[in-house]
Amino acid sequence: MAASKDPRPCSIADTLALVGEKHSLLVLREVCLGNGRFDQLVRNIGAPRDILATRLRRLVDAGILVKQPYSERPQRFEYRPTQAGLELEPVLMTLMAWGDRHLRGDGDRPMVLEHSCGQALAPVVTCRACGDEVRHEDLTARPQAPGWTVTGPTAA
Amino acid sequence: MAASKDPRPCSIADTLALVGEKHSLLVLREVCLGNGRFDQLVRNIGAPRDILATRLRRLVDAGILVKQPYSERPQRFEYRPTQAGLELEPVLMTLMAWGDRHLRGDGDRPMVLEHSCGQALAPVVTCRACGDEVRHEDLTARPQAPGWTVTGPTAA
DNA sequence: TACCGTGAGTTCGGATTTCCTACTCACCGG
DNA sequence: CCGGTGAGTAGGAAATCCGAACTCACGGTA
Repeated sequence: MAASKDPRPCSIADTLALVGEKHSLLVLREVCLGNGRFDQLVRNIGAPRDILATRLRRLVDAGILVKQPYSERPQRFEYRPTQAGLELEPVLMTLMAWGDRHLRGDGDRPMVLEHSCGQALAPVVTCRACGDEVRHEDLTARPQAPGWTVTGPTAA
Repeated sequence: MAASKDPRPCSIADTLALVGEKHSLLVLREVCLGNGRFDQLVRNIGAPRDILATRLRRLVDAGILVKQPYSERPQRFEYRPTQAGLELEPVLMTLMAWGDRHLRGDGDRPMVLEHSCGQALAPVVTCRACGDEVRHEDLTARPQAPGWTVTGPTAA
């Protein structure tokens, strides 16, 4: 059997089709950090300039970034996150937390996010409805399209 | 200036180096859903078999998945998430929530995750220390390595 | 026994992407 | 006039990805 031509319909896949290409999420990281200029992005991300240009176009088209002039004469631009872009920050936070936890010995975190409460941020995903921390065992997947089953009873 | 050879040290980048290749997070999605067999993965993800084989090896090496036999004679395997793999689920949840919100008109969500509280899951990222929902403006980035500044005052 | 089907991959050549280096173009400051 | 900066584009080599076909071990069935 070949790779199916119509895989499971899924918002994860759709989102990754927009921001899952190499470097895209790092662009978003820098832009959220306030480093939105082209050469800053090149330096801080380490991506070739041409891919960066391609990624930026795509992210702007998708409404995740906007390209704003910060100086006329000479024309200079800066990329900034839109509201939709900012709403992707939780993805970055959870990725960073995972990397800090699993890829590094403690004490060598390359960056700490400080929350307004004064503590270093440890992000926790909770349920909007009940407020509890979400754990794998507490989830049941309900595919809405026919034919797309899920095998595990405690599926997520 | 060329693409810098030493970009910003960052756990987001490190994590993406492991799970950011094409299809990797979809593998994790299926495995978390309980669909851990090779041909299920091929069908549900829509990736070529050889790439899937490569991704699976990499994810197993990284300790995100384990390859477990579910039948001797004939030998048959199933991939399952490790604890570390399960800890990546928040990334999937936030990606899915974003896609549902921004890429689809309401009412056509391809999958709903039901939380044990009985409601459809709407994931919210909160601060472990104070419990509040984390918002962009409440974060301050503190790079730990020298030279890696952040320009915005309200950087995240 | 012969044959077909399934699970779990591997192999192959070709199509895409990415990468790297260099180049452009517009402007500014001295 | 000269060098530097910001924001890219151009071109070819290198790495990845893709689709289809092939393997191999087994199990069922007729």
